[in-house]
Amino acid sequence: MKKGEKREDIMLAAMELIAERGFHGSPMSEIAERAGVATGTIYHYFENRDVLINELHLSLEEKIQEMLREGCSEEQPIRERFLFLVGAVVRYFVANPLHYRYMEQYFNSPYGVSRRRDKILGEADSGDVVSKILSEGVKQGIMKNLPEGVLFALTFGPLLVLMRDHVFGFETLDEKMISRIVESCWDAVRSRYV
Amino acid sequence: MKKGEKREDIMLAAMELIAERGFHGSPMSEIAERAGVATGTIYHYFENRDVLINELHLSLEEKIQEMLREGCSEEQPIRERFLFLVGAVVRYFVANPLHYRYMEQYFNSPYGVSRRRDKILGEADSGDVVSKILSEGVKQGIMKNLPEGVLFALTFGPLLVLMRDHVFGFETLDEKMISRIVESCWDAVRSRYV
Amino acid sequence: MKKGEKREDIMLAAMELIAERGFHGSPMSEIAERAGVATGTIYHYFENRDVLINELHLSLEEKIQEMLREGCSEEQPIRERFLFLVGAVVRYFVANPLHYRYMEQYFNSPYGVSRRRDKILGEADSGDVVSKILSEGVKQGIMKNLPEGVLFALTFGPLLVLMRDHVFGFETLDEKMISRIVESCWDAVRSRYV
Amino acid sequence: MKKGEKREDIMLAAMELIAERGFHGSPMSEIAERAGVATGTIYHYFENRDVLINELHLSLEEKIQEMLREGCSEEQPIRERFLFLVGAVVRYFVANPLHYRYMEQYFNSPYGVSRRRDKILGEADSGDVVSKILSEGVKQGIMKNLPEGVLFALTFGPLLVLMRDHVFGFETLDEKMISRIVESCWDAVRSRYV
DNA sequence: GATGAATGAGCGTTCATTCAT
DNA sequence: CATGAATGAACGCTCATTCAT
Repeated sequence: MKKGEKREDIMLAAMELIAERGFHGSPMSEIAERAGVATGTIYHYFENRDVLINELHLSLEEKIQEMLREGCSEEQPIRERFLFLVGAVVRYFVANPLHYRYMEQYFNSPYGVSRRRDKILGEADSGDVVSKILSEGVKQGIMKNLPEGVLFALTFGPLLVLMRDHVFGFETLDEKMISRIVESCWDAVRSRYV
Repeated sequence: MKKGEKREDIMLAAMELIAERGFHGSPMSEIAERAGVATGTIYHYFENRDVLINELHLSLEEKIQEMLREGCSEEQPIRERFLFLVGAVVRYFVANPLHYRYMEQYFNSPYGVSRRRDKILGEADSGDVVSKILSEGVKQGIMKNLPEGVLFALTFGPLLVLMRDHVFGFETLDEKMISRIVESCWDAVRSRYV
Repeated sequence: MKKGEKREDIMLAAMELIAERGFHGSPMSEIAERAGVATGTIYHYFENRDVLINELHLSLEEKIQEMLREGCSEEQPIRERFLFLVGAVVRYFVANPLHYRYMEQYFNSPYGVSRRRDKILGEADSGDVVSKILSEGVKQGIMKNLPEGVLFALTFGPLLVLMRDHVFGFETLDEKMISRIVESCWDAVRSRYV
Repeated sequence: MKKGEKREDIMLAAMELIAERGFHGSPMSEIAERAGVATGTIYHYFENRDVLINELHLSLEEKIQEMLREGCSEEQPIRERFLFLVGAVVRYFVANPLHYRYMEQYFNSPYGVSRRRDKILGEADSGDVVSKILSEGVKQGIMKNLPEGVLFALTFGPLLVLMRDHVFGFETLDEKMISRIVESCWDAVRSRYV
């Protein structure tokens, strides 16, 4: 077994379990079992439960940010970038429903709340592609002059709900539907008379 | 003490505690203490923890529905009804942050997921004012021709995110801001060329 | 079973176990088992392990102090009181070897150290019969003019060692021997030329 | 690195750690870390934890005995030898508080108890300078005719207590105080009418 | 009905020891 | 020889639930 592979196994096991059953339903003992290691082994790789969960979250966040940065040309007009970006997020989670489930659990927990506070109160995360588009859109007068947090909510709020419905099989998100939804989000943030 | 008053005390205590500290931080013993009853007493009124939590949710949901039904004249045009309704929901939660916190905890837990499944898969809840407006809006061609679940997400998704930011003090929702947000939600669901 | 009896059972079980095997060899689970209760039950009576151990110590200390106060007439001369007192302590522990073992474990542990600091740095414990005799002995010039801590060590230091030997069967402390030892302690603290 | 140097490193690390934090606060992993070796390496030099601890104790004891033997002329009268010896022990521990702390931890643990039993029940340790003085003192009628264990307790019991107070900063042992204490110990063991 | 003492499975975490490299 | 990743039993503690009073 390659080096570092066990660490990955543990993170994967934790992610799956938490996505499926939530934090409360994912004791260290089961994470270990699913990862195929002894309980104590987890503590070689992660100082404690909280650290494991936060690292897991960071790694997922980084993966998504990277995906978004890659496909996002800064030369296109705001609208096209917005549509691409939001669509990409939806498609990512549709393709990786476990990631979505995990993120949802994370943000709705003490972990996520403090993480969120860090982000909002701290300096703007310069690597955050979404922030960039929103602030630029406002500056150019293409988007409504609302606080970034509000624009963010108008953009991703619907997706959170729909993604959840999709993951649980209540709603089917095919390509066509995704396009229409993304367009609707655009309608919510764009300036009305431009 | 009137009959049923103890039952109310328990539900109130549970709601406050769960809103403040989440499910994990709200053991039965503390719920009992805050309600001023013995632990065992809870089990006279509620078969077990899950039942208590679900009943609590139902009662809250009913209260909100009632509030919406009351203020909602069916004679006004769709747009005005939509704006009123969505605004009412926001104002309700801004005025009752504990209810919001509770709802959020609830939906992000095994409880909420199964509840949601019940609702969507089961027969349409005829008392649901929101559903009515959405379906009527589509029928009249004033709203986009999207599945009700999608329209629901476009309407309430942003609110969920903003409410949370508001509750945690990241965003301030004053009257003016609420109006602009509600208008933006309307932009998301309304037909584009009408 | 009478009320409060379980609390006693737990304290007795803890005392015996700790005396026999030390703190490290006395997990809560075994204390519970020996007391004939479930593990969790201990936590109804004692907030946690530390509290149990400290309460146990306090109760033992109180018992000893009481015994000493009872038999100690303040009208006798210092020397007679000293001989009585020190003898009483020895006889108490010879009769209750478990108490001795417990005390020894206690004082040689983080618990005991902080307790000791409390006592020494805090105001003099007015109920402490030993302190009273020592300070009075110095004032009357009957004892050496040494700090109370030193006199205390000269008095009880030998007893600690001997008690341990006795408890482990290395030395036999019969009445005659006890008398001679107590006299020797008196020789250590008394003024030489009085 | 010289042969056997690693062994020394491990023993030194163990001694310091145990003196500072007790047995309980000194896991093998930390001993290894402080010694600059891998955990497993300890097990090349010591069969297991108990063996390490006992060897450590033996080596310390030997060091002290040696120190005492060196400075102790057998030609001086008993009293002078006694004063020198006991003073030397106190000064040694005042100068090496870590050794004292270690010894204290050791004797107050299952390790110490069995070691003590070995010593007392086994053949007399002919190299023990203290024993020699005590038995000679009794033979010459200069000391009280008490069992050696009792004389030992009268001599070293107070020191144990005072040393502890000193180490924790409750009592200050300067030269003058040491002399007076040693004299007092002598008072305890010497024949009264000689 | 109402109580709260009692239960015990389950949790996160530690650490002496082993063993493949 | 030396390493340190891996083990898993054991720990202190929590809490949903039961039941004698």
